Amino acid sequence: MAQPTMEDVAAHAGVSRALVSLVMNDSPRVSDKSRQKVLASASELGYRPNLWARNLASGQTNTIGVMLNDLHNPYFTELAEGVAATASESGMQVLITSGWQRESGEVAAIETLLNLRTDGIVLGAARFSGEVFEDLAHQTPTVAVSNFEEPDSMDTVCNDEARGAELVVEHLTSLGHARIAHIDAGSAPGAPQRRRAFMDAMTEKGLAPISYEGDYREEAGRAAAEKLMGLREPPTAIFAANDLAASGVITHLRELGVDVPGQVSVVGYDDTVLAGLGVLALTTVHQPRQQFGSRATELLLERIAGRTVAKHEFIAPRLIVRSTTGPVEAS
Amino acid sequence: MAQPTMEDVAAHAGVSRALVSLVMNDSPRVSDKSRQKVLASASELGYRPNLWARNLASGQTNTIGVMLNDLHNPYFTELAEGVAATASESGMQVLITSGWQRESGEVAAIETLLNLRTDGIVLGAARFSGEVFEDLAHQTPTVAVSNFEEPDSMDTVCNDEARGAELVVEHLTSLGHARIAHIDAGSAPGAPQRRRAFMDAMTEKGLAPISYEGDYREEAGRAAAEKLMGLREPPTAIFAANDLAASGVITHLRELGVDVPGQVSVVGYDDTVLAGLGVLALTTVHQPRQQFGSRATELLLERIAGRTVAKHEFIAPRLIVRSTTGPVEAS
DNA sequence: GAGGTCTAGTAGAGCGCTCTACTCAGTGAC
DNA sequence: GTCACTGAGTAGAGCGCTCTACTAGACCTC
Repeated sequence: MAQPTMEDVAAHAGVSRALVSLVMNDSPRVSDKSRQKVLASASELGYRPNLWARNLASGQTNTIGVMLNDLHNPYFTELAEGVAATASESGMQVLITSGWQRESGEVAAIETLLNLRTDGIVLGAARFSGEVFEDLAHQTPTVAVSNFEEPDSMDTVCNDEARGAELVVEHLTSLGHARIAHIDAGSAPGAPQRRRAFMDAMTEKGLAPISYEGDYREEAGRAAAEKLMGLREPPTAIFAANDLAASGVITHLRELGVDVPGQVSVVGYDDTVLAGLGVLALTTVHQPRQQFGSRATELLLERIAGRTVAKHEFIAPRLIVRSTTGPVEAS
Repeated sequence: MAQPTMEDVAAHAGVSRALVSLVMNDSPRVSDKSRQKVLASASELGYRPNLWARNLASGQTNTIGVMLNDLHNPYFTELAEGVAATASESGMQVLITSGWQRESGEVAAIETLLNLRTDGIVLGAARFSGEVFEDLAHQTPTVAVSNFEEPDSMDTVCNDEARGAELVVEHLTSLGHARIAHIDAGSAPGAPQRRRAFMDAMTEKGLAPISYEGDYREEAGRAAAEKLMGLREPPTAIFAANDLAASGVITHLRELGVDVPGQVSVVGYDDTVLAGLGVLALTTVHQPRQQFGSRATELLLERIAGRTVAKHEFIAPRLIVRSTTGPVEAS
C-alpha cells in the first residue's frame, strides 16, 4: 500500500506542493479557503506526513532521545514520564531506547539515538564508563540523571543523597534511636554518597555510625539483618540501602520474631510501589523521580537553545513516614 | 557542529559517494583496499550515517514500533524486553512510545509511529476503542498483545486465561479446598475471561464458585477480603484478581489475625516482583511476559514479510507455588 | 497612474542518503 | 586479436519533504 505523498495531495487539491507544506505546518500565510481545500484532500487521501523526509529536509527533528538503563526499574520509567511531560509541553517528541541492562546494549541504544540526530539526549543512569560518555556529550546536548561526578561537558540532575540520609538520621534520633545501622550498597550508583552522608549526620549528632556493606537486592537486606541482629548490641534501627533491601530486613526480622517497629525500626530508600504496600508500609525516602525527568528536560532544552556552561542540580528528597519506624523500646 | 556527510567522507577518501554507501552497507562489491580507506576516513571524520536520510532513500526503516499503555507497569516493560530481544536477532531497531495511560496519549503515540513509517507496530494492551485500532491495522502490520476479541486485521498474542484459572482451581482443590472465592476485576482487561474460566473450572469439579467484584488494586483486595471473611461460611481459599489485590487480601487477613496459609490460602495472578518478595511469598500464576513480546514480534515479522491472514495465539501460563497456599484446615 | 507594500501562492534547489544503470579495466577462450 | 564476461567503481536520478527567492495581483498613497 503505497502511501500518498504531499505531491498527491497537491495534485488532488489543485495547488502546489509548497502550499500543502505550508498548510501542514500551520503557516499563517495561507488563506482559509486554500487551507480547507488542502486539508480536505489530505484527509480524503489518508495522507500523513513522512517524518523521515520532513526531518531530513528541515534539518531538525524536534525529538529528544531518552536512554534508560533498565526498563524494569520503576525509577527509570517514572523518570521517562517526567521527560515526556515536559517535552510535550514544548512540542517535542520523545523516543525511548533501553540498554536492557547490558553495556553493549546501552552503547547500541545511544548509537541509534545519535544516528537519528535527536536534538538532545537524556541519560537515565547509564552504567558505562565516563569516556564513552564524555564522547557522547561532545556530539549532542546531553543531560544525565545520575550520581556521576560532575563533568563539564554535560548537565546532571541528581538526588540530594546527603539530604536524604540526613532526613533519616533526624527522624530516627528524634524517636530516641542511637544505635542506628546503615546497610549500604557498596559502590553502586548513589551508594557511596549515601553512606558518607549517613556517617556525617551520625557523627554530627555525636553518635557512632554502624555501617554494613550489602547491595540493592532483597537478599542483601536479609543477610545484613542476620549479621546485625547477631551483634552483642544489635541496632535499634536499620536504614537499608533501598526499599528492596529493607523488605529483606523486615522479612528476616519477622522470621526471628522481632517486632517492627516495636523492637527495631526499619527505613528504606526510594519509595517504590513496594514501600506503599500494606504488607510492608515502609518508612522510606521519596525521590521525586518524575521531577528528575522534567528538570533534566528543562536543562536539555536550555542546552539545545545554546547554553554551553554545565549545570549540576540536586533535588531534595522527602521522608515518608509509614509504619516501620517508632520510638525506641523503653528498656 | 555540522556533522560530516557521506560526501565529506568520499572526498576525504578520494572515492565516490556511492562507494562509501556500499561500504557502509557491507556490500561484497568493494575491494578490501577501498573498504579500509573508506572506513579510515569515516572514523577520522567522525562520520555517522544519518538514519533519516537513509530510511528516506531506501524506503524502509528496519524499525518496529512498540506502543505501551503504561510504562510503570512491569507487565509492559517485560513485554518490550521480549520484543527488543527478538527484533534485534533480525537486525531490527525498536522504538518505544507510551500513551502514559491517557487515551489521547495513545493516539498521539501511534500517530508518531505511523509518521515514522515503522515497518510494523506491536501494541501493548492499548485501551482505545476497536475502531481506531482496526484503522491502524489497515495502515501497517500490527500485532496486539492483549485480550481483545480477535479482529481479522491484526494478529494477537495473549495469555491463556482459561488455563491460568484452571491451574489455580486444580492446585487449591488438590489441597482439599472446596469453598474457593474469586475476586475478579470487573470488565478490566483479561478479567471477564478469568472469571468465566474460574466459574467453569469450579463447576466442573462440582463445586460452587464464589465470585466477588473488585479490581486490580490493593484496596480492592482489602475490601473484598473484609466482605468475604464476614460471610457465614467464609472461603478457605481466595483467588485474587492479581498480585496487588492478593497483597491487599493478605494485609487484611493478617490484621484480622487470620493465618495464611494455615486458615486461608491466597493466590495471586501475574507473578510480579511483589509476589516473589519475602514478606509476601505469594503463590501466583506466572505470565511469560517476555515470551508474549517475542512471539508477537515473530508474528509481526511474518506479517511484514507478507502474511495477511490473521493469527491468534494463546500462551500457557504456569503456576508458581510459594507460601500462601496450603492444605485446608482440618476442622 | 506611477510607485510602494502586502498577501497568497509557486518554482525549484537541496537535505543525505540509496540504488539502478552504466563505464572501464582486466581476464580468459577461441 | 576479437569477443564475452567479470569485478570494482561511478554518475545521477530520486526518496518526500522544507525553505528561500521569486511572482502576480490587490490595495494604498500622493
